[in-house]
Amino acid sequence: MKRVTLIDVGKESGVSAITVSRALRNPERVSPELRERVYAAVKKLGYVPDSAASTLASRRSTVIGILVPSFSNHVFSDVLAGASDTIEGSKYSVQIANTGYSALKEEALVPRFLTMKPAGMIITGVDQTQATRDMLAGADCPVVQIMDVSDDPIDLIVGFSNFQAAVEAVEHMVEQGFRRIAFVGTRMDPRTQQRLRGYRQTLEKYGLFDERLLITTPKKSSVEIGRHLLGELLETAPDCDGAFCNNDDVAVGIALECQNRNMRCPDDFGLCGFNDLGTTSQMNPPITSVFTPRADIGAAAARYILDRNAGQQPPENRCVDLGSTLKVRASTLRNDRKERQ
Amino acid sequence: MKRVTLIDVGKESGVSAITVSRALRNPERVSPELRERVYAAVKKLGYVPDSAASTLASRRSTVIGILVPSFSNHVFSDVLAGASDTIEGSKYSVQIANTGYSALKEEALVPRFLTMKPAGMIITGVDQTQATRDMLAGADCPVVQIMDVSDDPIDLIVGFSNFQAAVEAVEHMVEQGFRRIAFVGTRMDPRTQQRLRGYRQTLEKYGLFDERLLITTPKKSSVEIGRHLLGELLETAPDCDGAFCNNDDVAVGIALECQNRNMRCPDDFGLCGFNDLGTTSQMNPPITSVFTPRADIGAAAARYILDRNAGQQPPENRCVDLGSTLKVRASTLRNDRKERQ
DNA sequence: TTGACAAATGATTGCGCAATCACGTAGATT
DNA sequence: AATCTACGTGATTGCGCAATCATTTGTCAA
Repeated sequence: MKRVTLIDVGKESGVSAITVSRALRNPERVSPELRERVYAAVKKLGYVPDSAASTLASRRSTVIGILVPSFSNHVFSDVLAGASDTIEGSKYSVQIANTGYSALKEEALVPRFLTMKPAGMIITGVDQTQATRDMLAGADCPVVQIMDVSDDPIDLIVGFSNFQAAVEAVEHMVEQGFRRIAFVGTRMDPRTQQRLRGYRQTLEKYGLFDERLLITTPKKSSVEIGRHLLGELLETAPDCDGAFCNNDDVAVGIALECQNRNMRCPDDFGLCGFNDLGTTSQMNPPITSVFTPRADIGAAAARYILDRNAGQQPPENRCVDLGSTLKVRASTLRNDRKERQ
Repeated sequence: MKRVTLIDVGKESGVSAITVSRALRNPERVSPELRERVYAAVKKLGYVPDSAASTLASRRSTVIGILVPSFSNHVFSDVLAGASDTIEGSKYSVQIANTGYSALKEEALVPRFLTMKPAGMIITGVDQTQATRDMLAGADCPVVQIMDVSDDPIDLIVGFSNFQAAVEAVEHMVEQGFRRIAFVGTRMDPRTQQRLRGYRQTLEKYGLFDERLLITTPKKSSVEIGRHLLGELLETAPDCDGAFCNNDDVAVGIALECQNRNMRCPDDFGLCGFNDLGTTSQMNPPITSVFTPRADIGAAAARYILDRNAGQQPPENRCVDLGSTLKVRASTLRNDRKERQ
């Protein structure tokens, strides 16, 4: 498998190598008939450009770097899928790393990405270390933070307000008559902390906040941990009448544990998940959850990078809030059951 | 941010650039004191190697390419996590693309990966097109197929027998007294087809196979589709007394739909999932599922690539069967309920 | 007719590194 | 003492492409 170079293509089509390069990168700069000849030669010889050489010469690669905290969290798989679908068909490709929810690991990863002169970077959240922020700000490529909103993005931020999402959910639960609403939180990453703030502020507004209703763990979320945490919650606060969970897995676990304990939902216990990953809507009863536009966020972030690389100017507003949507379902509907679905 | 090159580091430490290169790539080839001097200079100047230049000069990059059919399928997130964890800390990085379960898309993706002279390739399954196989076989890097077994791998294959896994599961269900066992299949990718073969062969062995018990859809698996497919199944074959599902999501959906229809599990209906993604074990009743060592497969594939690049020879046996484990739970236990868990 | 200018193509150079070969020195071997 | 060898280091070169500048040809206005 001998490597076919621009020179070979040039010989085949009777022009110089540099003209071939132009024909491929700026087709409008060469005459139409030459363009066709070059394309034919490329096809005939099976020429594929050497990305390393191209990167070295132009100081710009076609790699888009994506940093997510975890691969196994469905939320981020959806982000990746959205970004990947948007990039597909373009000349760009994605390189991915996970930070394991560690800002320091992230700080080590960023320079590794930057040395390959990426065409863009997508990074989760706003809680980078100052060093990471500085590196990214100094990087000569578009940088998109995702999954949150901020007044002070590095370049662009695409996401939704975790705080606001929590406020809406908890407001809804209060409105439906729940008074002893727990916060069940796993992992406790920065975005979960935002949700906790929204929860707390809302309950405080109604004078319903109680420290004993906070059940948190640094462990990753899962159905199993959800079951376990309900047990813990009921020991700490037996009079608890509902829970706002930072994740759907946990909510599903709690729902299953409710079944086990013969607690009826929503009559004995109201339940709200987060992210609306799909299973919640299928449970018996269906579980209320905050839908987050994960795939759209990934797609919008990728789109921005593509556009910037195509010469487009950044928008005036550097914070794209895609919002979240409270999906109200039976697990929190005590009043007006008729009107809602 | 001026780029720091090997020359700069050389000046700082009083040697030539090439010696610095050697000190970094083959530390044992330079004298210890020089090594320390170079390391100090690297640190002082903040030198980071240029991967494009390195790739161009050595015709070998540090990128490991991974092709999976889908990001949103949990199975592949786990594979990625396993591979990523193994690679972490090494000089390698992962570049990922999804093929959308299309062999043709895969065929288009492979040359794109190969042009960057990857340090290794991980690709899902054995059903590549001949062109893809040829490209990979001709590629000058280790290639690992995953998630299946084969007598004729391109280079190495790491996985388990989907056929055998299905045989074990269905044998178990027959042994537990189920006689009208359905196969509920989504997506119907090649590995699901293997499972279908195992299912079919086992039932035929007992004279229990019936076309009407096959319920399949090209749609992707989800809890929702599981619910739906149970309805479909019960219309086609009302006397059906159990189901072997190609995926846990589907099994969970069926379990929830059973609750809805007041069908008791396992008394009225036996249920077995596939992959054992975590939720199955938490359901009421817990659902039997075939555990597949996804993270281990990703890790083993990455490990092989690392080892080969470190000069290690390939093993004699080119097929690494990591096996699967049937997790027997209440959803299929009709007999001997005491003995098992 | 001339000059000015634009469009199309070519020549040269260098991106930063590693492969290859060359060289020098010190100690070992005969 | 002459030769050999191992080891540590340096010089040269080229990987394949794109930035930059240079050249040619054609077009049109004055």
